[in-house]
Amino acid sequence: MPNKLLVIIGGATAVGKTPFAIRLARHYETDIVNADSRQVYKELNIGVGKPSAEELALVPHHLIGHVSISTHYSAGQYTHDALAILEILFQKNDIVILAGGTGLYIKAIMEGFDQMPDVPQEVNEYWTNTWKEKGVNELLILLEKHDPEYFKIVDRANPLRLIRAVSFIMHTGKPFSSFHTGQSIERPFQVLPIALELPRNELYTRINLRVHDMIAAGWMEEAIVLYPHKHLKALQTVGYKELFEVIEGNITLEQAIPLIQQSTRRYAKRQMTWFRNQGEWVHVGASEFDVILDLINNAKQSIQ
RNA sequence: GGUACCUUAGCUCAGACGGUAGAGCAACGGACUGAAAAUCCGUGUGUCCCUGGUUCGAUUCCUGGAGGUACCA
Repeated sequence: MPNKLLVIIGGATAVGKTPFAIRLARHYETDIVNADSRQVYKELNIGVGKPSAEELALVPHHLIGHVSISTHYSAGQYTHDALAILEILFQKNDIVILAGGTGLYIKAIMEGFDQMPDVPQEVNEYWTNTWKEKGVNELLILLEKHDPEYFKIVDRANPLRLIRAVSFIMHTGKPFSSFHTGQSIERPFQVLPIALELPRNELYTRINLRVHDMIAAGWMEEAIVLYPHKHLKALQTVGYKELFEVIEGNITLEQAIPLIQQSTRRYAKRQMTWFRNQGEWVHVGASEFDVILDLINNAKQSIQ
């Protein structure tokens, strides 16, 4: 199916991806696949900007709320799930929309994601504890010894990267780098990656307002329900962290709001860095629907 | 009204026998193949409140002013 087109709608948080994707999907009478690492969880709703029930009813959505926060979900699992659903959707549609702000997830779909053996969670926890107790040095020594190749290129100050590599090596007995092919994979569809953009001050204003809207919509109540699970990786998430501080009495809700706005802005900034520098994104103003229709129509013609 | 202290980066504040200044946070830039809304790295952006004086040279010392804080009235 070479004449299939995956239209990807990326961009920073609060830029307006959700309504945009819905409008596109209705225009082309197709489905939306989520590419947001936090909207995949069924327990996370208000704080992650999940589409409303009304919005979800307008267009069939996939990979939204399909896993629980208690399961270990990752980019690898996401890639697997997304490719499976795309295969099904492309059987009945020539165009499918992929929308979300998680750059790595999208990159994995666009360029491929090397197949690797799973590493059990306990192994990961063991080396996480090693790092907590002894620091990165212990991990660096192991890495240099068992995978000098990766040792050369890894960010040696980044504990998460080191823990991942050492866990993998110690569990599989093979160098982590030996699984990195660095080759792009041919997908059975064409890709049109569009990054929605807004002037920074406009985006920041939207973020600030949206935090207030989320609080008004009952985000605090959602956080209270989730509080017992605050240690889960799914809950290492902008906003929830700050609301848990409120629950613990360390700060007031009034103090938490500017902090949430701030960490959301920083998150948006990291996303903008990603979409600027990772991959060939077409940058389009967030209100330029017609420009995108043209882009899609051109892409359709070129693959026919 | 009087006395004392303060005024330096977006914020909180250091500092220099007089040679145009630096920390934390913020901000900005960047990296990123299984936690990615995570994690990590880099960068000081400045009428040193204003004015006059002393000086080769003043943000630093002195005069006068403005604003602030505290206490006394």
